[in-house]
Amino acid sequence: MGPTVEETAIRSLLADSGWSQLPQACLEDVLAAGTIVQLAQDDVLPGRVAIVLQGVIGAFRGDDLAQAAVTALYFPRDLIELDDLPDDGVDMLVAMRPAQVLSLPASALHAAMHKHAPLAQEVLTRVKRQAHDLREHVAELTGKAPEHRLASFLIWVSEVTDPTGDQLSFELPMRRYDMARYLGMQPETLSRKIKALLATGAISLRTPSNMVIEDREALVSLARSARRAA
Amino acid sequence: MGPTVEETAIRSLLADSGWSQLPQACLEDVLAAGTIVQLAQDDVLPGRVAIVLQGVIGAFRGDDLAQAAVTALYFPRDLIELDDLPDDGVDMLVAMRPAQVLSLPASALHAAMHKHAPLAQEVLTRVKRQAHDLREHVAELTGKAPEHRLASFLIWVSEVTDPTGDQLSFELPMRRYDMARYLGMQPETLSRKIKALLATGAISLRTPSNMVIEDREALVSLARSARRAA
DNA sequence: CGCCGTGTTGAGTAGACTCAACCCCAGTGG
DNA sequence: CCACTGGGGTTGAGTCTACTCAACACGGCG
Repeated sequence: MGPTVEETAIRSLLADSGWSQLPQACLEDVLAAGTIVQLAQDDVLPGRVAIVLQGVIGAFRGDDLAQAAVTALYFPRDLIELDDLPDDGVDMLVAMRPAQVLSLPASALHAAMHKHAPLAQEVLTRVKRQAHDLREHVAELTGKAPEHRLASFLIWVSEVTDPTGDQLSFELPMRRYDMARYLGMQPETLSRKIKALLATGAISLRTPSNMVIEDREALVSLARSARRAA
Repeated sequence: MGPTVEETAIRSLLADSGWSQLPQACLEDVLAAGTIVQLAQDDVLPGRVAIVLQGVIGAFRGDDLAQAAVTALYFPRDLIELDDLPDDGVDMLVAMRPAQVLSLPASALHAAMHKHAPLAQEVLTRVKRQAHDLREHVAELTGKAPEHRLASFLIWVSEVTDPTGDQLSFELPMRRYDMARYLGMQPETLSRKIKALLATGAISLRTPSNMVIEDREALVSLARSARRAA
């Protein structure tokens, strides 16, 4: 039984990120242990260990999903590793849009890490990187005004959703409501800030969810400015 | 040459957390590779890998230290592991008060992790735990009002600074200014919120930096309430 | 004693929040 | 074919509160 079409697609997806540095046998073990899960929007991810293949997965925190905080975003190729953590039932992984993930039993990942040292190294590097990104996000939340956070977010999304292209046109991978919660503001405020950005000509919208960056320079300089800077 | 007084102290410090699960030889290797560094307040930690022994280390992010964001706090027994990360020169580790750390060369930690599998496991667990705490902090910043964040912070600090005692009386391990930046508010706002808490009788101050929790229940219920909850 | 770092208080403003109404569009069913 | 419906998004008006800037209080130290 040869590799299925899906497996081939996964291999090519993982080929250009850190995963590709791993020995072939290691990747095979991971693929063999995992199952591909299709998620509709707002579906909760079963399990707490996975690799994102398509779409965006959000880490929600709060009793009620409808008004929970969005604390982190996982894009394709990202590793989700939330086992071994105190689970008081308030953390959930939810698909922001229809998504596809490679779900892994925590035990399978641990076994593979034990067997393949490079995999263990890669996992540690990724988790460290995620912690770093979270610190950066905290810095934005505590030190930047809403419009600056928005500009920063748009640049980030444009880079990760279109890593090969010119990064000027891209799809917003989630609802306004979820964007607003991730950015720590109200949906109405987000809407007004987007409107303001449109007015300056820095961005434009082809459709409500398809954005074009017209003036990356302006956006970057907005993203860089701190709250109390002139 | 037997262990110095300091080394004995370190061993007892690490004895009651996850570190104690490690084999003795592993701890010895780490201790041998590290150097104990004394830091005065506002000193920048040289290197990017360390274990906190005394005091609190803050992760700052921003060009200018004076108005950088405080993104994370490291308490005694915590592992600081910031190597391998994109270092654009805007991340710094600073002592919030006079502190003592066991500074390790990144290469030494890597070597020890390679040699001792349990250490590698422990490091991964700790980094995952830190990422989890950061997500929790993000949730607070995006979803809670300043007074709720303050209540939550005080409970947290009381637990980590006095893990053995009754956790009702403790030292605030940093300046108001740094607390405010960590909590995403202005020093003036923080001052007013503390004043408000004092007025309710939930807390009291023996000295400006020595706090007593008078009514933990009230504080906990404050910390739990979300922004838009009644 | 005066200085400096730190923290608090006061007054005024700007900006995010709240609540409500409205728009737009895709899906649905008569 | 078209009214109906509901989710998602935007707009508007008013309120509230955190921010800003300035002055002041306090304690340690030269």
